[in-house]
Amino acid sequence: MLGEPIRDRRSERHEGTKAEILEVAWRIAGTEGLAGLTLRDVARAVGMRAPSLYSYFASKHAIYDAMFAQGCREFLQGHDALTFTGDPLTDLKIGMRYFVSFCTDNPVRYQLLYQRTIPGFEPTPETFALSVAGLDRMRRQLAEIGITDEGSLDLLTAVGAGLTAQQISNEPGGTRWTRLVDEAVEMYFAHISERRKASDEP
Amino acid sequence: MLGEPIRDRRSERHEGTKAEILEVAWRIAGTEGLAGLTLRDVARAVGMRAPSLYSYFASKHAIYDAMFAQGCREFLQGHDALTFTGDPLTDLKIGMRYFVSFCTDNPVRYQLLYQRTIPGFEPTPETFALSVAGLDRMRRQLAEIGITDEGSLDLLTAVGAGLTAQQISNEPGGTRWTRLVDEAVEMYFAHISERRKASDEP
DNA sequence: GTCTATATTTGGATAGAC
DNA sequence: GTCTATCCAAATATAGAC
Repeated sequence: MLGEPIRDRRSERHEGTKAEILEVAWRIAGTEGLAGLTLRDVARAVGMRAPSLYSYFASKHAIYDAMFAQGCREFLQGHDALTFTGDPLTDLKIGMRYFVSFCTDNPVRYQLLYQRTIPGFEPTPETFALSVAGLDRMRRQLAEIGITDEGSLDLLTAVGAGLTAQQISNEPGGTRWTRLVDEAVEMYFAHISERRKASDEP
Repeated sequence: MLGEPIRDRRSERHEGTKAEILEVAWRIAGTEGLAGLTLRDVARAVGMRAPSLYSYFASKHAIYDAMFAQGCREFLQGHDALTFTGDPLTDLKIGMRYFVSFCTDNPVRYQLLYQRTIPGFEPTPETFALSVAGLDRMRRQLAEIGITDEGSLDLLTAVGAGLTAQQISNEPGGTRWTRLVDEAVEMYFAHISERRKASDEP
């Protein structure tokens, strides 16, 4: 029956070109800004004219969507690669370091995934599901540590978002805020530990 | 000598129209987004055609610049109106509540002043000086409380920025994060107090 | 000061030849 | 699949009449 799926060289090359287009799109968005991305620029950088891109993506938004999905997958893969210790404080640091690094390593990706700043762009439902999966992963990990109430989760995400936002907007590429991650997590951990003790005792 | 400066009705009306244009610009930016502001829309809303705006502002960037300056002045005026108590923790809460409210009350103003998101827009030097004055005001107030080292300042601004960013991007108009301000300040205050004690004792 | 008319640029998208 | 040619729309800005 020759069950081996026969490699389709044509569609393989097609996928390769799509990947190349996305690569270029990331690079241009990094220099010109996410909103400054134009099909002309992308096409020129891959050695095409703008209309040819439509053989690979149905629209400019489709390119944004593919970038969004790629960013989500990168987050999930990186998170899978983490190894946790079982110690709550340590694991909290590991998780927070990962999130802040993930964001500051690629500000454009951060902007695309976590700020909704492209006018008129909404990820497709399938892509959005990937995004939800990422948030869910984080939430589940925090639940293992014992953080489940909304207020505590929100305070933690605020701390992470704040370090990230300050680093990106005030000193992109630097470490002035990222180096505070461990200290910030200790501060947070002491706070919720204290609160638990207080509500247990009386 | 008739030293009284004679009122110039013409330039008074001119200033009035400029103010009206700015008012409309804020409103449109609020609905269409800061980058979605167009001269056509602004002109129509004040009952003019687009070219007529050039009698009041030299360019679109000049309008952004005037909005930026106005936002800075609002921050300074609001800060002047605060009354502090002399108690460090209380005053820290007052300052933080003010900053977070100032930002979340008007997300567009926040975006214009604290995120650099308009492609190609830079405030003029005079306007930028107003912005620096605002940051300086905050820094001086924190110095009175005894917070002067860079790391502590940065951690505090990260907490404020994080609560603000989360509130604006995840629940604009709500209070899910702003209501955590006092708790966050307590957490921060306990942290730096603890650290001071630790570095004093040994 | 305000208008109409227009220049200019830019960028997404489509038609149709090859 | 890629190209040229073109369309269409939006938006800033200027010229010059009134």
